[in-house]
Amino acid sequence: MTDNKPLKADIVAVAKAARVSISTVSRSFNHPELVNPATRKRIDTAVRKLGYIRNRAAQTMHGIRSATIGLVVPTIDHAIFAEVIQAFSDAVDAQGFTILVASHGYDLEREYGVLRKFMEHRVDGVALIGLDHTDETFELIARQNIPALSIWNFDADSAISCVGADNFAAGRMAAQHLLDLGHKDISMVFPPTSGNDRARSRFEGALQAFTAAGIAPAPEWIIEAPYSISDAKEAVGVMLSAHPNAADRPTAFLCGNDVLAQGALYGALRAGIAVPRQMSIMGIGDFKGSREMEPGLSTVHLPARRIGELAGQEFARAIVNTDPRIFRFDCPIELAIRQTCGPV
Amino acid sequence: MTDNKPLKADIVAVAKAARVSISTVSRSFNHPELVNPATRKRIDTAVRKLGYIRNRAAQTMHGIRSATIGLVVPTIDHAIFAEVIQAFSDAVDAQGFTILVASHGYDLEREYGVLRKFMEHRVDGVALIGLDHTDETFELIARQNIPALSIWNFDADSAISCVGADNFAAGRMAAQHLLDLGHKDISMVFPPTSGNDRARSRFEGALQAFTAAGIAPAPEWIIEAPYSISDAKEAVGVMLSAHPNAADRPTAFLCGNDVLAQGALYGALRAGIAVPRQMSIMGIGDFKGSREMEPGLSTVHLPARRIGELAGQEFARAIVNTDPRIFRFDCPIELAIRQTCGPV
DNA sequence: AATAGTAATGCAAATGTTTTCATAAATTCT
DNA sequence: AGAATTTATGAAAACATTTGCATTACTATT
Repeated sequence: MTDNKPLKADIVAVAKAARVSISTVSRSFNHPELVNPATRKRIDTAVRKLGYIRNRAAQTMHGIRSATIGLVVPTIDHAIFAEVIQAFSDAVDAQGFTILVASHGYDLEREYGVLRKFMEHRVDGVALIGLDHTDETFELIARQNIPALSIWNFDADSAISCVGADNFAAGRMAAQHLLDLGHKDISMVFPPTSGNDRARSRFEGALQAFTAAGIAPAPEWIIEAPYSISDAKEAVGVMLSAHPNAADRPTAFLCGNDVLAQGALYGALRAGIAVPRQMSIMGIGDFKGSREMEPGLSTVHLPARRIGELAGQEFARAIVNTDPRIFRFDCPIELAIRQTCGPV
Repeated sequence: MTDNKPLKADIVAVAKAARVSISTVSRSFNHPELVNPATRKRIDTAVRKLGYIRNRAAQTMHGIRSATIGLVVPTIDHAIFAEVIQAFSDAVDAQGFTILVASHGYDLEREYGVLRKFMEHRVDGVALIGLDHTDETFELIARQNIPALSIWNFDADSAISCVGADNFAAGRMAAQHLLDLGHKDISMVFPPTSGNDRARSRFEGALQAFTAAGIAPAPEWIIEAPYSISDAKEAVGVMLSAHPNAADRPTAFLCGNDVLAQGALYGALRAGIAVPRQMSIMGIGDFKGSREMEPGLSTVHLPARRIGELAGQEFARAIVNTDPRIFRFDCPIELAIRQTCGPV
């Protein structure tokens, strides 16, 4: 007669074992101060003996918060979002929330689908990356009246709360750094910008700086590379080998993010080009490891950890307090001058 | 009289709008073949009009699967688990599951806590990294009789299902490669191995190879570095500057994973040591980007994507079929010889 | 035209909790 | 000692669904 058979361990079983009513058990969990310490102890014992674990699903049905937040990111795969996800997760975790995570691979239609799935699970809020989303997505959020948060890009006119950085300024800052060093022939290595406001803002910011300086980057030097080191390395390698003569090629690469910059750096090194002596490489993002690279990557620091942490804190706070107000935080960026950029 | 006020959109409202009973609405979702196409259409219209979204919480209460899987990882922060999380997520997603994710920062007590939280949410299964867990954790899993899966390390005697690679063999393979190149003075750069069977297995595998070759690594050349590029770079830098004379230092670094190897490489480059001419550096893991580095990192390829994908597929399958059998998959590893290791 | 069979639908119980309200027991006040 | 509070507990309704069973309305079979 072993008692480890799967005897159903619900609140009724606990109540029976502790010889109290169901209500008392429930109370002992949710308002312990209302129940006699002795009774509470009996209940605790029963709980332990039966291995009872509360059923959130049943709680959620009472309009009680599910204590989950849905997080949708383009991809979990690489450095770009890893830090921000981690920080966000830790921050909401500290307030008792658990996150549901899904990626959409930069496909905004899939993002909509994921969001619906999250809502079926009755998440208490949804967090998205960036502010580029389909109309359907915004409608869904509005209609379901669910707290929503955009992480990564700051926009003073955002339709939903946002915590992020000014990517336009980051692009401009990166470009300006190269201009300040005297570069005029600059190649831009960027990811596809459709459905990606972060990349687009950076691109436009950079363009603004160039235009202000009276420079227009040659179209054939604008390289589009997906988010991967190998793609960027490859693309840069191809372009460099097509222009073996230093006079025929740009003096600097401005990359849409540090992953691409890392690829560009490797591509240049591979081609036997000395960085920064013969070629400057500028990133945006300052991901983990960018500082440590050799040579250390010059980039624009976007405070990923800070953004994730602040986003998590504030979002959880807003949910717990059922505070419907839109909030916005602009996290300061700064130039991280290291060793990959030099004067012309 | 706008109708976008938050009128409660539950199944009752839908039933009323479509002028059918609740049961019919429910059936039209779960067993559409049992309801008249015309009725179904009426219901669909009502659903759309009201913006109704099914409530998984209510479903879950009927013993129906929650369609969620809990995934606990040591950290989301960097390259090590990013790929495997992504692949796992995609694979279970394809079968309709959503993942709850949390990290425990290599603290197995916290892991237990996370697991409990997941169970409150009635996840259909829990996936963990590695096979090192507290007794409490294993008891919890056994007692709740919940499908559990270990990802990353393969062990033919595992207490729960596992999908992973043979980390012992990986360690041995990496060590052997250095031995084959004639290295005898080898420094080992490893993360803390307590509570981390992957790292420990690799370490022991390497040790076995060394012992078999009649070599015992000097204790002062065994460096412990947490999982970060900067820590490894720092640690290696310190040790190299303490031994400026090439004769006094190892001829190779064997690193517990590619992140550490990357750090070690940068540390060596920083110290002005040519890799692989003056120093060989061997990694384990073959993370994204290891191939592209300059020089390309020699390492042992662990098929992260494959592991994550297979783990997700098989776990989802087992859950859907309520197949209680333990399954185990050993994903083959292979030596990835690139440019960071050379003969002595 | 009566019978059997089938398709479509509804009723009501069940799921595991929380919470409101009612009640009993114990304590304090006069 | 009786009344007024306070403390501790229980009964039952509510939450949003699913599903077994019952019922109705057809269609096919003889």
